[in-house]
Amino acid sequence: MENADVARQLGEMADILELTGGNPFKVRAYRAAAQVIDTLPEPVEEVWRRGALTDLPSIGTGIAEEIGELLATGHSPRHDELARQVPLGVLELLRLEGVGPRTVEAMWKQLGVTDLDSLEAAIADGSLARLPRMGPVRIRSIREALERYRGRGSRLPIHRALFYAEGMLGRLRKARGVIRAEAAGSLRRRMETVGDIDLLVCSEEPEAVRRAFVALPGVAKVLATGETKSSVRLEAGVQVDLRVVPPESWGAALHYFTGSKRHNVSIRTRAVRRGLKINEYGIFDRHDRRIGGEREEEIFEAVGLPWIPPELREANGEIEAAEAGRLPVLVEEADVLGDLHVHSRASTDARATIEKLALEARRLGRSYLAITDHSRSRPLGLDEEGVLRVAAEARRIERRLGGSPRLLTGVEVDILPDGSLDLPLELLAGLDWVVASIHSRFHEPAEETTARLIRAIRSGVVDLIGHPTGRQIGKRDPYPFDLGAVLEAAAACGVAMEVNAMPDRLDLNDKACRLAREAGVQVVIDSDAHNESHLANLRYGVWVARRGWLEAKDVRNTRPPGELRRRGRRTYDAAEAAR
DNA sequence: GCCGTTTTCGGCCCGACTGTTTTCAGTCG
Repeated sequence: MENADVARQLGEMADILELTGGNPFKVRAYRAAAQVIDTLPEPVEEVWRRGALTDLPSIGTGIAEEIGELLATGHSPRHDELARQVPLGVLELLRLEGVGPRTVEAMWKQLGVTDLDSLEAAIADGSLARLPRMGPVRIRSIREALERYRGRGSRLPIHRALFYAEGMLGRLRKARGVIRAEAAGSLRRRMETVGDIDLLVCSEEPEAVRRAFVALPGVAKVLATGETKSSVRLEAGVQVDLRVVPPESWGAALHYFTGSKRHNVSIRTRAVRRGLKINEYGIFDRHDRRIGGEREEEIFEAVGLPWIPPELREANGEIEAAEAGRLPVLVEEADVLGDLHVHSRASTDARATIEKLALEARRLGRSYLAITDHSRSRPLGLDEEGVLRVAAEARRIERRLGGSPRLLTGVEVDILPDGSLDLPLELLAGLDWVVASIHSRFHEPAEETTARLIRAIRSGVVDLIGHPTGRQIGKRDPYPFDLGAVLEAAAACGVAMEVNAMPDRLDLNDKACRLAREAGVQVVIDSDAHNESHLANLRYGVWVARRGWLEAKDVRNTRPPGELRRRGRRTYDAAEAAR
């Protein structure tokens, strides 16, 4: 049972308790536990095996027992008992925007609405209007929420969210009365996908800002608009929330709206213990006198902590690390010197010439580039001769450009189903840089894929495992395999793991980065560029690495070209070569 | 149900906005 399954069951228990009028603090406890499990950077099963569940925040003896039952037997009696009290479809009604537990409870108990279909019927036949406080505006908004839910796409990938956010911020910064404007929320924490976009504006003229905001191009509908808070939906379907605060509250508001919720609760609880109150308007002493809040740093200072980078604010140990003076110095884009996974038009799915790629890399300030086209098992991929031809061309272009950037010869070689590589080891051993990736047979049993990856790692000619989990966000789940075992092999062989910065891959993800670091495995943040514009995507990979607590020393391509290789220099397993 | 430098009981973050009300419940973040 995966972390996500355990988290979902705990979340369902919270929903059911809430619908049946359970203790609201108990509801919150289950919800907090679900969140902890969902964002846990290792399999919950491992924590359970070593008997450490109650060491996790928000997991006490009761919920630890639930989780134990779930992992041991696949279901928990407590969950099943709760589930009998509420029809399954009722829980789904809670997913509708603007529909909460009290509304669902009333629809269910008073009207017999048990799922999306019967809600639709209750709207159509007018019976929904019989509920208290249910006027025509609410009914319309519920109907629209229902339609959106049915036709909804997944969460917005970060690069698209950023595109909208930067466009709006650019205009807001020029609007009357705007002193500062920044993105907050999950976007500022650089999550891989965001549910909505949170913008924060500093101004003494909230009314002018509000008017500018709702008039921004692309706004399809104004959902709410008040003195300090407004929400709109863009034509693209994404919701954007705006908060306007005065300068003296800027730092407090930026912290508050950056979240995460659990991080904020921890900070506030620390503040309460010190006799302080922290809200989005500032820091207040026990006489309600403002003692700070203009700068975000003051929030942390008030609770005795150094400033914590937004990417770490997930209540996953950052507060404890800050307290102990052990916050990581997170890797930055400027630390990354080169890109080690790039395709030229020698790959059938890529377009750019090596020269174009090199010039763009130089413009972006990269000092080296590995040309790693696909090998022969991909359609029209390179055979031995092709690899050598591309390598020779790379050397020629490097000379023509005066050695800036350095061009490393390489290949992205396929890991075949049995774990062997689809080019001769002698050839691979002679290249500057070898990426090995799985591009086929994603549905093998976990043991086989694990063995497949480990055999490639042990080949002695591989520098980097490309997109190690194979997932594509919103499209393809990771193939099943034992990441821990693969990391262990990679650590032993000095092979790096990729953080593929393609925004639909981001593979490894943040949690896996943290595991890699703990396993002593370096990552390489690279673009997997298929045209020159992709080279700029590196920043998305850097954000993933930062969310995974990685420092520059954990990222191999923060090193100059001469220090990239860790595998035995030009050595490889002779037995493998003979196969 | 969780948690603890006000601890094993008694708290648990809290303010903004909307729609439906004529004072506020519900939802959201």
